[in-house]
Amino acid sequence: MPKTLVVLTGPTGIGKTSLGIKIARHFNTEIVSSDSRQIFKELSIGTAVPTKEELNAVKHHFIQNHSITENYNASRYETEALELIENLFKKKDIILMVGGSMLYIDAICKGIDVMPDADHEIREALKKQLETEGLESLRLQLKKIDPEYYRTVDLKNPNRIIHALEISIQTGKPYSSFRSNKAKTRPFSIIKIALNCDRQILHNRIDLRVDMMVEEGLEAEARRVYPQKQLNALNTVGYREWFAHFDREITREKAIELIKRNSRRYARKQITWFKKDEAVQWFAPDQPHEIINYIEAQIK
RNA sequence: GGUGCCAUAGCUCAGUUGGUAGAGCAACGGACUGAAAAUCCGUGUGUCCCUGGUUCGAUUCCAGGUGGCACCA
Repeated sequence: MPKTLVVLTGPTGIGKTSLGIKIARHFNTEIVSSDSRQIFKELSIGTAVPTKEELNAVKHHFIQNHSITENYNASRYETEALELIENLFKKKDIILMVGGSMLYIDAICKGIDVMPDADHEIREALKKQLETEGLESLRLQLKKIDPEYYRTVDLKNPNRIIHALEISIQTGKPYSSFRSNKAKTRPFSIIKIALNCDRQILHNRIDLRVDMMVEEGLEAEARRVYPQKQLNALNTVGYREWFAHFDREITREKAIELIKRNSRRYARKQITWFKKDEAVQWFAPDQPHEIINYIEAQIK
């Protein structure tokens, strides 16, 4: 029997979690989360981790199994999730991946080029350089060290330039030499399914969900991690807005409004990303039977 | 019922001494290989309330209507 990874994705708030459970139960399998924020054990309300009931209904992996203090990234996810998936395939023919983190999904489906983790000190030094000397100085440095990448990189995006520089400086080899531009092949086949619905309905769902999170105590959850607000894991919709409120930059009402707006924008960004992927088959969130039929037809 | 003010983008509003319009916010489109819920780029989306009148030309001026607000009854 061929092994198949079914990827269920879509914008935030569309209903991936509950639909994923239906599908996983139908195929009597387990769920591997591909959500870059639900992996953190310190976060639960703001990341909308599955409820206890949902976790009991189907075995989930990669839910709250890391700490915000780790420097987690897509490459580590590739390594860890892939190993897990290989193991699960020993007892299952179908595995369901559920989540909306675009790059994490790509890391599993296509892979990320092998290169070292960024050195913390080098990154901090480059950040400081950006602050004091400006983006132009980083650009010039990149132009010298890695003219090839300089030609293709978004020269207005500091994160991209810093990353290329930190890898180049650290390894002594240009960043572009690590970029193969080739997708890795996987020893299993992949079916990609994405959910979407009318934009207005999605926005309403997002607004409603944010209100529910606030009712469930999102502010207190954010307060608990506030002392660690500089961590990358907390540069996240649903938390950064509270930090701004705690710092007296915005009102509580404004924070809630911004969480809604930023969630909407995140959803749009996700849709843009998945639209580009021709392997993705789109469904509405109320089509579990159609989705199951589609998966079964694909497997045959 | 009377008088006055207002009516322009999804919202709040600016503006055109008459040549079909622009800000903020919201929204929308896009990029993406180790920070990705990150980071970055781009885009006004409009029966200027309706109907007549004046005019070469009206969103702008005039009249009436409709709706909203305020005050007086």
